[in-house]
Amino acid sequence: MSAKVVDKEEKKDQIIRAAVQVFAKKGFAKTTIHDIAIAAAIGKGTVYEYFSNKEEIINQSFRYFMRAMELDFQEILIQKITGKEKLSHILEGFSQLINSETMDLVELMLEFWAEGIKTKNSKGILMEEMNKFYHSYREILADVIIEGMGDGSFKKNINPRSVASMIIGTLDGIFVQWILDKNSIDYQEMVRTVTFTVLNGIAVEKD
Amino acid sequence: MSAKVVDKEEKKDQIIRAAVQVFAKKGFAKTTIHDIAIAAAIGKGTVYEYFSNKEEIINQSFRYFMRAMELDFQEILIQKITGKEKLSHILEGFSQLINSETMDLVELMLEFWAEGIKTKNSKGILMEEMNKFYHSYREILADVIIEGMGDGSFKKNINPRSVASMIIGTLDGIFVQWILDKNSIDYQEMVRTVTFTVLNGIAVEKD
Amino acid sequence: MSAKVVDKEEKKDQIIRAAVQVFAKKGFAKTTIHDIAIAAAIGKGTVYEYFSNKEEIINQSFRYFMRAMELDFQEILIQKITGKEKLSHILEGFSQLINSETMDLVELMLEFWAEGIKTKNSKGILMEEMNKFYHSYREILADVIIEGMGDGSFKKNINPRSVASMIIGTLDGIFVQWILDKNSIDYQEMVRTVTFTVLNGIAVEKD
Amino acid sequence: MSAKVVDKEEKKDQIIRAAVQVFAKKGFAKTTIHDIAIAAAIGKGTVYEYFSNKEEIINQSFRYFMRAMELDFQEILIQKITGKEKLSHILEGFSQLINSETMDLVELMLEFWAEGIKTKNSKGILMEEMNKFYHSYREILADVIIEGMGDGSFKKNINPRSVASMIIGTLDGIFVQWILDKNSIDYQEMVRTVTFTVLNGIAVEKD
DNA sequence: AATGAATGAGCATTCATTCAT
DNA sequence: TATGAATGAATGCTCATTCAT
Repeated sequence: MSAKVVDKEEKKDQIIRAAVQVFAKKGFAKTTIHDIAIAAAIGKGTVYEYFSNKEEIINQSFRYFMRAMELDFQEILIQKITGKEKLSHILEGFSQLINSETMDLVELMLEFWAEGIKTKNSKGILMEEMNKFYHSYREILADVIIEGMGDGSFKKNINPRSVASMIIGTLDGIFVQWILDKNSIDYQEMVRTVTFTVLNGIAVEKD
Repeated sequence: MSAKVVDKEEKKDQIIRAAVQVFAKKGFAKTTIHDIAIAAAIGKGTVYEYFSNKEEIINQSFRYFMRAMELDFQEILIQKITGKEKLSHILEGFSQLINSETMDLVELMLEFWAEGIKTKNSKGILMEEMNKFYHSYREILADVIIEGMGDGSFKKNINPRSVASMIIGTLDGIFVQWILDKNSIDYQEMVRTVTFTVLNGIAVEKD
Repeated sequence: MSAKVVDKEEKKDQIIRAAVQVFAKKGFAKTTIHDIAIAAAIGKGTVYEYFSNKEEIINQSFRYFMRAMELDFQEILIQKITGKEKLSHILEGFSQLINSETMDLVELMLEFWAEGIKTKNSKGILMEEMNKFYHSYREILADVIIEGMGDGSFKKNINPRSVASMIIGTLDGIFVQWILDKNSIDYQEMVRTVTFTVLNGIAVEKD
Repeated sequence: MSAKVVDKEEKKDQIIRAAVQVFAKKGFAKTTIHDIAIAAAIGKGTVYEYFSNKEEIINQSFRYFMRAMELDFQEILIQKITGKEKLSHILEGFSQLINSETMDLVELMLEFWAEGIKTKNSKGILMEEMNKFYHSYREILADVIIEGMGDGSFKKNINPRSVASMIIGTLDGIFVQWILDKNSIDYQEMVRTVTFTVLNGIAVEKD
């Protein structure tokens, strides 16, 4: 019996993975259940054995997206280095998002944003999840910044939460610009600029 | 000899304004021509007297959006102040976007992004327009930064284009966060943080 | 006042001429009132000043078509030659339909046929007109055949009406084949074959 | 494991049969998919499970039409009789088209003609099919005529292809006249007249 | 459990017709 | 009288969802 449960979960995942691929390429609105079924190599009707409707697939896709996007900073966080160095390492981590096999996934982000906004007035499970996602990143960054403020590597007169938000926003923003116009934007160079500017901007001037 | 006289351009604008409202609320995909017609208080068929299809409405909406978003920095740019001060003033300008009557419009931005990305491989008039839009902002900011580098207010070892891109990305990014979660984000405070951090980040350290 | 009436008629004709051109090219169903208005170089609304609806334009177009198609056999008919010779001359006349400026018009014929059939169960003004048209040709041909039977050039054991019908049908039929596949069919050669065969078929064998 | 089982081909045929009925009554342009669905006693969407669009239904209808119209002359062709007798038998065969249950179908012919003409400049699968259809009949008749020329029953100075075309055109033409005005035209009598005239027209005069 | 055939609500778009100017 | 702006009914087509097998 429990074996069956595992099967079900595994198959759900399989469908989600397929869905995510299609969503990334065509967007939510233009993705049909049929597309997903094809991608998952199952029957159209079978999709409905695992998800009650399209919206649920979208919602669950975000969970999957989150898991895949989840950068593991644990290693960095536990190191015995200054907050500034930690932040620097974390930012470097982001620059790797682009070339990984998650490339498809990241194009989904905008979809989630747009979808999230449009459903923000409804029950909005999606919104809640998204906010949780951003929130956790903000917290990690804020903690690192606070740590840096504590160890003297960052200015004391900054609001760590705001700076954390800013950093995340910046990364999102340049990411979008890069997607929109890959020719004009060199993502790696941009991340470097961000790292340089932000660290400089909040670091205590060493003289 | 002549039929009903209307200011075609004015009416087009009226429809666009209506469309923009609906697009902002429901997204492109879920907005029907009927919705737009209702919002514009005209018949469904009338919409097609002014636009040949939905896509054209979307494209023209972006033009409208651009015009509305177009911040007039002329005044700032011609002032006899340092590049750093100019940049500071420009950033302040952005913080006003939120409270204006263009509020609806800005929620459109994500839609444009998402739409732009999905059509990025086609001929995509929209993409072209969007890139033009971003490009012009980047240029303005880059010029100001170059000016600042010249007048000694900014570091010499920065890439003005990259910094300009970063600033725009940052503003976009925090804007999205704010839209997604107005409770957690204080936009004005965020802009202040950005201004502070970025200016500090690229400014020559005064001692 | 009567001048005005003439004007009205003239303008009606102008519209019909325009309509006929468009009908020939696009068929009734795919021709819009707008098309006709453009072709007639007038406003769309103006069309309705002269015709109460599209159907009426179609009906009146047939009248125009008839007039244009009306081959004047008077000259042939009054000649002092045998019925066989008359029929021969008449058939020659048909072979000229193709190269004349009425070419456009003849492509209309099928449209009228199809339209006639579809409306044959309704009041069908069109059908009535079409039958009148065919009837008159049949009568002319039948008269000539009867004349030929009288003057000894045609067999006595033929039904002149049936032969007349057959001739008209034959000309229609090869005409359609020619339109459908101009490469495979040589219209002039076909008319010659028809003339040869039919005349031979009903002529008294001279030995 | 498997879903509802249907004979896709059979159902396609069922839809085509329904479509043909409606097309015959209303013409292509005025027939809606809804009409066809009703006639086939299925849902509108189901039609699209079997045909990708209206045009395809029209095209496939022609195939169906052809199959139904296909007169089997094999039996006649292999008989050991003169070409003249064969041709005579073939022509008799045509006179039976009218009273069969294919009556509906034949009213379609004009539709196909008109449609074929209007699409004659496009790639037009329909045109191709139609030409193939006519071509095959022309070939059969031409062969019989050639045979007749060989066995001395037909004149040597005729062009068998032209005569074949003429015969087909004649049958088509009288057929249209009959459809247009069933009261004035006696189809059987017409076919008899055609048979008589044509055979006489091309036969070697026996003395 | 898995499937895909069936379905109709829904949408973009067209166009004949009306009517204010 | 002439016009074309306005309109909504009508239509081809899509697709999420249901359900018989």
